[in-house]
Amino acid sequence: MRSVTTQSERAEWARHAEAAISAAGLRAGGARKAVVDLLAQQDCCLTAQEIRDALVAAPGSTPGMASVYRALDTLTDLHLVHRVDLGGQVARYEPARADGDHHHHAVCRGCGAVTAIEDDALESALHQMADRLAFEVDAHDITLHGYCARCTARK
Amino acid sequence: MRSVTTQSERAEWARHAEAAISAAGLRAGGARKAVVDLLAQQDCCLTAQEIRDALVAAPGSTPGMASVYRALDTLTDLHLVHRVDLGGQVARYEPARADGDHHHHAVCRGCGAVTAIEDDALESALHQMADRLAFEVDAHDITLHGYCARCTARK
DNA sequence: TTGTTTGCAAACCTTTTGCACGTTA
DNA sequence: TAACGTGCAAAAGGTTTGCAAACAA
Repeated sequence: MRSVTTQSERAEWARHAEAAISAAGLRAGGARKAVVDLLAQQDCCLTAQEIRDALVAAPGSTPGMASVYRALDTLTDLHLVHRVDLGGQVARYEPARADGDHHHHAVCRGCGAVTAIEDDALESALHQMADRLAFEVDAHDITLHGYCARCTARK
Repeated sequence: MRSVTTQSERAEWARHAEAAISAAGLRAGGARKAVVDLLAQQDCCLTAQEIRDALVAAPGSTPGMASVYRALDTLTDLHLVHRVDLGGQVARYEPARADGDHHHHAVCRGCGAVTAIEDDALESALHQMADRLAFEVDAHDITLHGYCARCTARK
């Protein structure tokens, strides 16, 4: 288990994503490329609104929300991005590592901060359970709710 | 671990819920009571729409969606109900067992069916992990995605 | 009586869709 | 040039809120 995504892994993801987009017969439009480039820099999940805000703040492009959503849909269909639902009614998106390595999320009830969580024992227990089910599991999400260290101290 | 909720446990939950509502200084209105009575009969989660449809179909009351949502909010605040987000943008709600016993969910990508999942080893791994985090975990959700037995056979 | 609960309608917010225009291969 | 991608505006779907009337304690 690795808790850090390196610079080269990020660049690798962007390259992989653009190759997959091209291989799918899709073209290189500005909005989708901007979304890919922004996601490549992320370790954890962002909302569509956060993605758009970041792109609008950066010089160059001013994609519409629709284009951001369409890009995220396409990337999700290509398994390049994971859509994450942490409660509330806002979806979040994060790059999907090609090697299947992934993490889960802890959401603070105090400040709303989202933290990435990784645990091999948990993954192992999950896979063992999945093997016993009459259900073909191809993905799983785990979300922890509670209070982060800072909000716990402040209570 | 118990995979079945007995009739007496359901009645117990309804009684507990009404006592908690009363203890919180709230009154006994018809819409909220109808929601409590319906949830008491459930083992797994329902959407607000499903709850309202069931209440409208039953004789007696015809609560508005707003009242259903308000009742669910109140019950969630009192920790009598768990709000469950399984992806998509529809929230689901299920009665929270007083003893903390709970289950997780598997969502079929084919038919959308939701199945309850229980596993002690998984819970144990989760708690061990939680103990090591600088994060005070007070709840967790696990969602499996994939294909149910029927949809797997049909593929 | 007093404050809570309810139903309706309108408002909100996120996400999706229709459409005309611009762009890529 | 033909198909795909983009931006804008409108639509859609779920959830929340404002408000006046009904109701419980």
